[in-house]
Amino acid sequence: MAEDKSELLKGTLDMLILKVVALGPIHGYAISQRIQQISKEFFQVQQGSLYPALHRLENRGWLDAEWREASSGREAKFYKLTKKGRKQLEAEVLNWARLSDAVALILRTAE
Amino acid sequence: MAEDKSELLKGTLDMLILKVVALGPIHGYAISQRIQQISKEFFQVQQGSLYPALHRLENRGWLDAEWREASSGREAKFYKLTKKGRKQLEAEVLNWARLSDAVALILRTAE
DNA sequence: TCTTGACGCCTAGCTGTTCTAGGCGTATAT
DNA sequence: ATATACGCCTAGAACAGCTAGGCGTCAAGA
Repeated sequence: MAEDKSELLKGTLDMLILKVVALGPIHGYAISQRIQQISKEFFQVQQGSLYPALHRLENRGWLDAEWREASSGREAKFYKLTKKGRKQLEAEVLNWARLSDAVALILRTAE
Repeated sequence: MAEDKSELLKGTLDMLILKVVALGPIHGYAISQRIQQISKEFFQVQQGSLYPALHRLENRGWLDAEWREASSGREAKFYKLTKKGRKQLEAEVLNWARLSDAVALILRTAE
């Protein structure tokens, strides 16, 4: 009743997408699979989260998109990181490190 | 221009509050100071985030509130963890561990 | 004296992210 | 024939966090 499987992503989605795209051009559907697979099924990126996020990142100039043929033989929209995207990824990774350090500080606080 | 200092908390606020309250009864204003201090100024909990969160946690039965006199001599609303709150804190800490592990897996992925 | 700032509580309303729940079209397998 | 995987998309709801205000008290300094 309060055991949300919701809000798993907690604002990390952009960073995760940028990271996966940084590994090499990849299309949307595959991005969500890859995130799920690498995270050992912890993250399950819903399509209703994925596609708006991709459009967001593209609009901000962090991703470039191009229609190409996927390995399946079908057309798919491949994304790759822009220079700005690479910088953004670095910034987000740094910020994540600081955030999780700060959280750890608080969680470690014994009375 | 995109260097948000916003959204620092990324859904961790509830957990941080529960943790700080778990250290002992404490009033709202002091909670935000304590979080800021322990996190070495990383987290700055705005009052517009803090108080709604406290009411949320109280409504969910995770916190109990009581007006008492603060060390300053003024009346303040002191919060303490309920049993449910303690369970919730445990669950959130566990989930945070899983989440940050999953993020780490993805960030560590070299090509 | 007056004003500023810290203390301590609160809310309304905006924005942004994520989810649910739907839609579309193609191909393959049952 | 039908389901399932692939692959894209959106609208709308829910919710968290922020900005920007408000209220009242008290101490310190101009």
